[in-house]
Amino acid sequence: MPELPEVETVCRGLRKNIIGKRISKLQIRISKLRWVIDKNKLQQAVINEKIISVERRAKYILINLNNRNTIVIHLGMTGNLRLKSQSVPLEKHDHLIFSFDDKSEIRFHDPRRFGMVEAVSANEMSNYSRFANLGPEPLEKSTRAADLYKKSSKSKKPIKNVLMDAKFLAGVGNIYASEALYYARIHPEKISNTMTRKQWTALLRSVRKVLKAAIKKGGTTLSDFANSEGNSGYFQLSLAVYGREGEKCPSCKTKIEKFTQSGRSSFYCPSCQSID
DNA sequence: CGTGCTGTTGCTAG
DNA sequence: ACTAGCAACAGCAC
Repeated sequence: MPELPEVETVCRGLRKNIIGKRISKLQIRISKLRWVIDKNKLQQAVINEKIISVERRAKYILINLNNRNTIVIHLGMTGNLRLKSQSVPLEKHDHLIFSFDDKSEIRFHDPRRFGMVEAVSANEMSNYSRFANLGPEPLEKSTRAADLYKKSSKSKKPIKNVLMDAKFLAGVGNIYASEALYYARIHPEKISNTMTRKQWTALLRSVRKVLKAAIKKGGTTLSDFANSEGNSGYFQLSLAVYGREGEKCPSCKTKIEKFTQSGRSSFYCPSCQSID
């Protein structure tokens, strides 16, 4: 269940567990994911290479190798990476297996196959199309509310759509968009050009607050990464409005409402969140 | 048993 | 510039 905090949690787990290891084997059982994997290219890019570092950009995982190639992974809706011993039997939907010298391996597991795995060379990375139009990272200090205010001041789109637009701000998905708007007391359908500077300050602060809180929760399961059974929905307990249609608003006890917005579910408190 | 609906992402067609 | 549709599967209500 990957949104930015889950992806960040996976990255931290990878850093802790696979940096310095050498990829001895790559098994590709299913290559038709979101995009068809170029098997030869991926094999050649990673075999016998050492893992140097792991980074995150938006919801992409970047595994940097000794030969300056990067394995770019996106988990889509249902993807995850599990570190297991080679002796543990494979499961259904384990599509790629990166094996290491020490008999451990990383398994890319993705029932819906909306994820992607791709090898990108250092040269290709300099103008990699998937990153070319990505907006700023919400957790970076250099990302400022004043800039977001300015950038959205002419948009007639609902604020939630803008918040989720990766070329506006990277990595805010459906769940955390609802959550952040709730904490900022802004209605998801509020038209972006009616946002004040002050509201943008509150909104960016809320985005950071919910993302950081979720990452912190992910941190508690980090030690389990090595024998991860997959997702456990650890953050769901802390959600204020998402998935809580009909429940009481934690603040004012009004019933939380759900509606469909651009094909996605939005949850909000009709009393706390203002459209003006 | 089936049938229909929903879902965390992101690209693309229109 | 915007949105509906879609990729492939699991889980759930009925």
